[in-house]
Amino acid sequence: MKAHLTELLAQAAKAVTPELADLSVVLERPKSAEHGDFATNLAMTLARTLKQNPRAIAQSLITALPASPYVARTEIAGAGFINFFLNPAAKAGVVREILGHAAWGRNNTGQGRKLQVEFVSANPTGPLHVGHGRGAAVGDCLCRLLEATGWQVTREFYYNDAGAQIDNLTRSVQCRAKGLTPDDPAWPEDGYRGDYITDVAKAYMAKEKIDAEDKHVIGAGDADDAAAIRAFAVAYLRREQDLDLRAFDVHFDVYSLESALYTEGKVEATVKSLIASGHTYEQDDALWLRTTSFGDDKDRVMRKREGGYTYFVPDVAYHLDKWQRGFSRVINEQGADHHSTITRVRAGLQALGIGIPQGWPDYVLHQMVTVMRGGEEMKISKRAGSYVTLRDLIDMVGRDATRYFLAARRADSQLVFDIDLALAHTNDNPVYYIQYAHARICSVLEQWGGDVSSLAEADLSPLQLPHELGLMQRLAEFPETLENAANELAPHLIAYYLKDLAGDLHSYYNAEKFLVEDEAVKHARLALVGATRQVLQGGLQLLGVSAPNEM
RNA sequence: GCCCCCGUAGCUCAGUGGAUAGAGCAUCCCCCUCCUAAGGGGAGGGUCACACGUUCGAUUCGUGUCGGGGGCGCCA
Repeated sequence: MKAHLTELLAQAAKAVTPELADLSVVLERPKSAEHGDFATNLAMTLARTLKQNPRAIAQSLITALPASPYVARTEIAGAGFINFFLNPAAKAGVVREILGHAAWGRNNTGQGRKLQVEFVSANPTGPLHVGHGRGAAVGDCLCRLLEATGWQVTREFYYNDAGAQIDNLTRSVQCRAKGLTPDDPAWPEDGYRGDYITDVAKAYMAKEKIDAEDKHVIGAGDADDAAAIRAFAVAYLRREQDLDLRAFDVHFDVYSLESALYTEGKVEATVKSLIASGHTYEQDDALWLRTTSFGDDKDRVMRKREGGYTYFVPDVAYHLDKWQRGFSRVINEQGADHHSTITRVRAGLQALGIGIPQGWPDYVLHQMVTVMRGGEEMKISKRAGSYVTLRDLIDMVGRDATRYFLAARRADSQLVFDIDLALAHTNDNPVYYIQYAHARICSVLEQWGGDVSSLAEADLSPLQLPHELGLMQRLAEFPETLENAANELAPHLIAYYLKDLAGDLHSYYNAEKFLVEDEAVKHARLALVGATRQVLQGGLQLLGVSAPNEM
């Protein structure tokens, strides 16, 4: 419909201003229904070049506008807007389209191209915290959005299992295995203090068997064998994280290990390439990368004076590996505290000089999460000690509410997770509000008892009420909302859309009865709410939130 | 000091180069002999932090100031 109107306008514009070869016609959906179904500011944008009153131009455009079977009327409004009012039959077309296509609203922008999304990527040093939860929710929704727009998505998790944090973890578990507590003077200064460290140590000493995603480790039971403790602790915590993610319904296709980049020689190879590129130099017994040549504000150390590489070197090796695996598009979803690494990784990739685009890879950074309960900030959990875990959230408010609240906010603004709100079973709580709309429709269709697929053929002409026209309008907006959310990498747009759609449905439900005597009216209304149910389902699916048939 | 994000109703937050800036909560009023009231209808509530600039038009774009958060390591 939008394309149709755009074409009409383009023709009209050509008639009015033949000298202007290509002008872009922009149609938008007015915020308020009284301004029609579509509107354009074309006359205003032309006012300048034509040196005419916008309203006069608008009148010329309307006069030149070809007739359309879909347009009921047009009007000139405000400073020179042209508003289009569609006839009800044109609006109702969307209902038939929806019911006729299970995948309605999705598109094929990606054309099956490969794309990788890396997210969560927590260190295996403890349970996932709420920040990881936000990353998991946002990252997974991004994947769903990109899949819905035709991309072939690989979900990937990167484990930093090779750095100082792991040494620290090993020491902490070892101390627990030897019976030390964090109060003990011999406890490492920056050791991990959460209860889970005790669990790991106990399991290790009890010679338990750990089945992690791709690894099987048995506790050696020897408190002096640091290497064995290390392998066991990492496997144990990876399994913990896997279980948390599974409970969150987030799954990965590929797990990459930092340690593997070393053992497979990829770090060394990357360093060699960088040296060969001429962008490195030795100074103060360290090896530096001239990242300032690529937009950084100072050069960065690659190899430390004491030997060993700084963290961004394996990061560059890792991203080179992604590139070589054929991902021309990569999106990294991370906490905003990582933002300084972006410049470094991109600089390293540019220094390689192998044709990686400057802005590659893309980043989506999410800001901090604060958890509130009973009006107070929640900062600790018994299990992890100093932070609230993802598991805590799921246990307290359930998976659906956790996913919804963590994804329903713009990633780049800070998020307050209100436990009491997420637990509320009223319309304070958008999750239940949306799910309830879905369940209500299911209930109505259930009571009707007819064949839902037959509704695709229903005569929709009885749909004339403002509630019905408004609901159809909202449904028609779903494809562009989806497209927009995918382009902007902004899953929260889906959450807001669903809330609005659910609101339209609830209003309609309260105003009109669907299962009425008049068969024609009944079928038309059932077709409309059936289409609404389908869009609600599709939208909730994008968020990874369930769509229950009853509540 | 430098870099990134944010500042919109009492609260939590959407939104946008254009038409009267929206939603939910909270406050007040109203609606179940009726398909799930986990719902709906209505009222009040705003200098879109502030200033300047660009523009026919700025809450939106730019610059600066002030607030809040995060990052600035030969840690990851």
